[in-house]
Amino acid sequence: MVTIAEVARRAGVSPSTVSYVLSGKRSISSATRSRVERSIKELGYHPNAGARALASSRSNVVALMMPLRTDMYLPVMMEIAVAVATTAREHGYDVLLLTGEEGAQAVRRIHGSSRADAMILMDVELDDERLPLLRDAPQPVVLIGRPADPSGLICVDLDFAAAGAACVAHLAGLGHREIALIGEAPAVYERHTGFAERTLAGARGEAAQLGVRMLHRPTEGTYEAVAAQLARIFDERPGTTGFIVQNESAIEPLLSLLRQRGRAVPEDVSVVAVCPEQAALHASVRLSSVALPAQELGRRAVERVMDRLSGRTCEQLDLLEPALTQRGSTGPAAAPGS
Amino acid sequence: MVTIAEVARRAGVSPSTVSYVLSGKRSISSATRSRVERSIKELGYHPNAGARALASSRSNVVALMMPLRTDMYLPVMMEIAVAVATTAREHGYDVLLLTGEEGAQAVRRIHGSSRADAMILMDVELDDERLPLLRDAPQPVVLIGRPADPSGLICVDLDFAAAGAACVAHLAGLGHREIALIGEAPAVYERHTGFAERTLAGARGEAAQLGVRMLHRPTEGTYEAVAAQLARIFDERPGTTGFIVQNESAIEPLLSLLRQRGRAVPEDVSVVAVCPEQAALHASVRLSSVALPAQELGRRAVERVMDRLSGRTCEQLDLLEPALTQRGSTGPAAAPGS
DNA sequence: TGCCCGAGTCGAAGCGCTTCGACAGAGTAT
DNA sequence: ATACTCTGTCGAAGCGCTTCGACTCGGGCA
Repeated sequence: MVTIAEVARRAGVSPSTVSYVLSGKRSISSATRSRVERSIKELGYHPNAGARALASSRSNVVALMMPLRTDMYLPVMMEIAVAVATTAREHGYDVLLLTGEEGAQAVRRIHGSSRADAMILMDVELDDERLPLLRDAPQPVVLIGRPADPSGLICVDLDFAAAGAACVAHLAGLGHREIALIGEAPAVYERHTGFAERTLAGARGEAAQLGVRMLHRPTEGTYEAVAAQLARIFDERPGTTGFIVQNESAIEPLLSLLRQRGRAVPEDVSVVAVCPEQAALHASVRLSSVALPAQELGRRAVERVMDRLSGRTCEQLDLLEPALTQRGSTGPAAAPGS
Repeated sequence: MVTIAEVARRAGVSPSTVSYVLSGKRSISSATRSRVERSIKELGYHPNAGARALASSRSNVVALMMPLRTDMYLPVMMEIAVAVATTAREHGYDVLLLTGEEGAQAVRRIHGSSRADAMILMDVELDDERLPLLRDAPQPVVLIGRPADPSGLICVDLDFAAAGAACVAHLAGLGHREIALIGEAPAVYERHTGFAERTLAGARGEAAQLGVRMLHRPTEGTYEAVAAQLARIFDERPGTTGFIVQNESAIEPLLSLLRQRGRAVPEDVSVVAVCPEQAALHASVRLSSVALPAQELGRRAVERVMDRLSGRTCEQLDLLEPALTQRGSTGPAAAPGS
């Protein structure tokens, strides 16, 4: 492995000068700079990460902690992870991938060993066991998602309440008076995952305000489960004409089942989803949807990290405005009684 | 941050003794060992990763490089990544997540900077630009997937050719004489992704051998694209009764379209997929399928890495036997002429 | 009895880098 | 001309750990 000393020797300068060329922390004459840079290029020099971390006590690594459960939204998680990795690289950082499995232990390990300079956590639960640890962490911590009490933490999230409300408002605006929200699996609500509960709350609030009747049905992502829920919904509320879906794997089953029942989308019933753009575009009907901006979330999380690492302050809570795009799956409610 | 010196002082030993307790590289009396261990626990000591890496020239990190394109199989990639991270942890390693974006540059950077001790690459293309670099890498490299020339590289992969053959054999065994393979998007074949081509080759070979006529149709994962391809297939070969699908997002559209055309699965047509178990179980019909063992691939890749890191030799090519599970989507071909 | 050996421990020398203080020399203000 | 200030560079001191050689102390063997 080529070291800074070799680069220095070849350029006829001292190692510290090479270091200053690399870091830009002291001014260097352009003649020296270019000699050093040539030398670096010619030798194919890359600073040793360990030595650098030891000397500067900064590792240039951001740790990314995956959710404890990976039973949902895998593609979304993946997109976020890739966006985090890409954005981090733009800032000269690498990403350490941690699974939630080790829990709080992993947080301690990373902090204790200075393996990373900061930490991003995805999909933290409303009262996650790691929260106290994160609050007085020695390093910047950014959450993607929002716990019950976000005080002392930096959070980046889609405004799911607004997303839920937007869906209801959209349907209500089209004249739908009875709607159903097909949600994530029951387990997701049971473990108090923030985004699911917030969407529901936002939708309920808007429904109450607009005088729309709304049914909430948590649903597993299997075809059978969706079929069962759909049957129950039409049983209980035969007049249901609007659907909100927040469960990527329920989308296609739902569309398929509606077709089978002879309910045309959007003529007879309207469907609006909260899902990644990609999913909305790939469905058998182009879905009106509120986009789940996975990449944007990942990007912003890294940017908040960089803010903190460079001493800048930033918003505690960075809530993305949801954007509802109307496509082919929503339309005016059939005139009542017709 | 607490250092090894503090641990040593508190335990009344020298730093080197603590180090030996930690590494087990020299024998330590059990009395000393337990004093040191208590001291470690009480102080909450974690060895500084940078210092350790510098002194030992081993970082205890495995780099995981994502595919260049993330236009497909996101959930599979994710599963692999999580399995890699989990398995690596079991061996005391962390995982550095790299995107393919930087290409060969990233490979050089990681090797040059000793940021990782080994590297795992996912979904390498048949003649990937990074291959030469990887061949004479200073560190163990393991590929998940298989390039055209795997010499000098360690590869872990599902035996996709066998998987393709198994699908054909399964359908042929049920009496189907005309089958269609609905494949990944054309772009995937164009960039010569190994698994797609191998599946096709395996299927073709088996079809030829068993005297089955087979059509290959690369297909985008949208509903429209699948609809168009299906129309073409039935146009060209109205007698087609068997389908092999190797494109996760085409599955549900296909099933839905067959339903619309009044072709019952599995009474009229049979469908067998190459996809993750999860996808096969969640589809609207329980799919007969060859499982894509994402977790197993990730786990094995890490194990090959550990083999190499500890000086063991291992198979150059670790091909997983495909397993076809018959579920509700395949059945005997209708008697000809009936 | 003397010698050797292994077990258990310590001290010190780095690993490759950053960074601080020092310093030479050129420019600027007096 | 003097006294500064800046700019550009160097040397040396660590950062916290691992590891090598050396040392001590008992026990076993001749």
